[in-house]
Amino acid sequence: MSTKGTQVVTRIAPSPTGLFHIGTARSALFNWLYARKHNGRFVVRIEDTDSTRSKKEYERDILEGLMWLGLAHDELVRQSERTTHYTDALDALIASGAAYVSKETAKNDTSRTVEVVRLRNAGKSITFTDEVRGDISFETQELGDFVIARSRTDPLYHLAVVVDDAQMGITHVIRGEDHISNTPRQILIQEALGLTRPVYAHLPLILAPDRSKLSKRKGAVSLSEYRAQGYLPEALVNYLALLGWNPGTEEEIFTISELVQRFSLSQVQKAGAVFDIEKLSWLQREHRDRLDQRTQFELFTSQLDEDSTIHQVFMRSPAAIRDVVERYATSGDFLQAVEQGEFSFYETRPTPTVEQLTWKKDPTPDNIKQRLQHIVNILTPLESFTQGAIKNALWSYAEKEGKGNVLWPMRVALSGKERSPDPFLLAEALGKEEALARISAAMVHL
RNA sequence: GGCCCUAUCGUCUAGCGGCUAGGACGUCGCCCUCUCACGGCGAAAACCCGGGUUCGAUUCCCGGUAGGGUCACCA
Repeated sequence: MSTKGTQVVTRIAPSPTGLFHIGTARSALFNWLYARKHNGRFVVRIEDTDSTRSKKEYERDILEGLMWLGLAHDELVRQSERTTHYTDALDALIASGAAYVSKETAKNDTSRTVEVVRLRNAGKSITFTDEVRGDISFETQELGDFVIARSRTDPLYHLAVVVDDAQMGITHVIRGEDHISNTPRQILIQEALGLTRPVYAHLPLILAPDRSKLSKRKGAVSLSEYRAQGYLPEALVNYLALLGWNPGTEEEIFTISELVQRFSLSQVQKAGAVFDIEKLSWLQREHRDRLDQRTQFELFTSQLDEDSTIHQVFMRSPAAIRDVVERYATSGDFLQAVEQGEFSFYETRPTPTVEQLTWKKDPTPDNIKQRLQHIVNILTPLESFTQGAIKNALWSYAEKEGKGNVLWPMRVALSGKERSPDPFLLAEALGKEEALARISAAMVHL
């Protein structure tokens, strides 16, 4: 289309009636990407004309979420502060006869009479070109003379949207597919007001695994939930971009600035896309692995109680944190594992049974005891008690005896678990004194 | 139900008349390995159905079916 000469202006228009929804976040992202791509402006418009449902805390959640994702806006407006613009438009519409005041009994309180404003609808057919779907036509006679304001001073959604989009110079309306049926109404109001029509692009919806609309019942829908779980904004941005859009190549990992370079409405998908937490997790790992080690460590330790044993273990053993980072996609996953006792060996000394200490290939208690004793003998004089040094000290012995025969009982003596990090890492993380004490304690029962 | 939108592996998708239908996530197998995890390699897995158009349809058209959205004095 020819937007020659006019600057691209896109917008996200959330209503603060709930926490920042993941679908709204994606619409925001697409609008932001499009604006940045075309050196345009991105505006945030808080649609709070419904004063009874709008809440300041939700507005804050939305704004914080946008900032966290890195979607900075060039302008921020609230519809509640622009009422005169809507009432002016309303007056003009009534004066020109395009709209009229209608005395009716109130919808909710039938004993009361109200004066709503309705648009005089000629009922013609409207066709608009959607950038992702092509031409879409509606017979607007089915809409009737729909209400555009509760009263002469109390404008409704469609009117406010049309007035704002025009006055703010919005060139591209990029929004969810659920708005398709709103478009003919808005075009009708636009035409009655003599305004120019913006370019429309309706994005496919984000679906729950059962292909229905994403809802609280079917998983996390608020951006803040993902944030709390420990997902990186880089991962979310990357994943949201891939839901309903593709670069036309086989690349999948993108930074937000790479997305700006490649984004195009012509590559937007038409069909709804199921939100797949597994793929998000994968992207989370990919982006996390691109962070420097210090940032990764902070990601996984910042939510830990500083006085907890596990926190102290991590402070003295980088290998222990590295292991955790490798194991879990998010800090939330890690915290949950801690709660389930996956890392109980860091908190309390285990008491493994003979059976647990026994490796399937050599189930002889005497041998196990002898080997554990040998391990203690080797480790006792060790100066540097790091994962590498410990492995170095024990390796030739382990190879001679059969690695499983040495490493399995050692690891179980240290962890008390069939599944755990390797014994060298455990020994380092536990510290020399505790590690030797655990191995010695295990021998007592053999 | 009316109107509107949509339809390629389980999922996200590439494809824009002729392809062994490609990639990714997930799944499975093998390797690595004391266990788990990581990593490496490999495999299974899709064109909703029926008519056209065409020498030839996953691709274009029509119909069906299925799914979704929307039908407020909410946004």
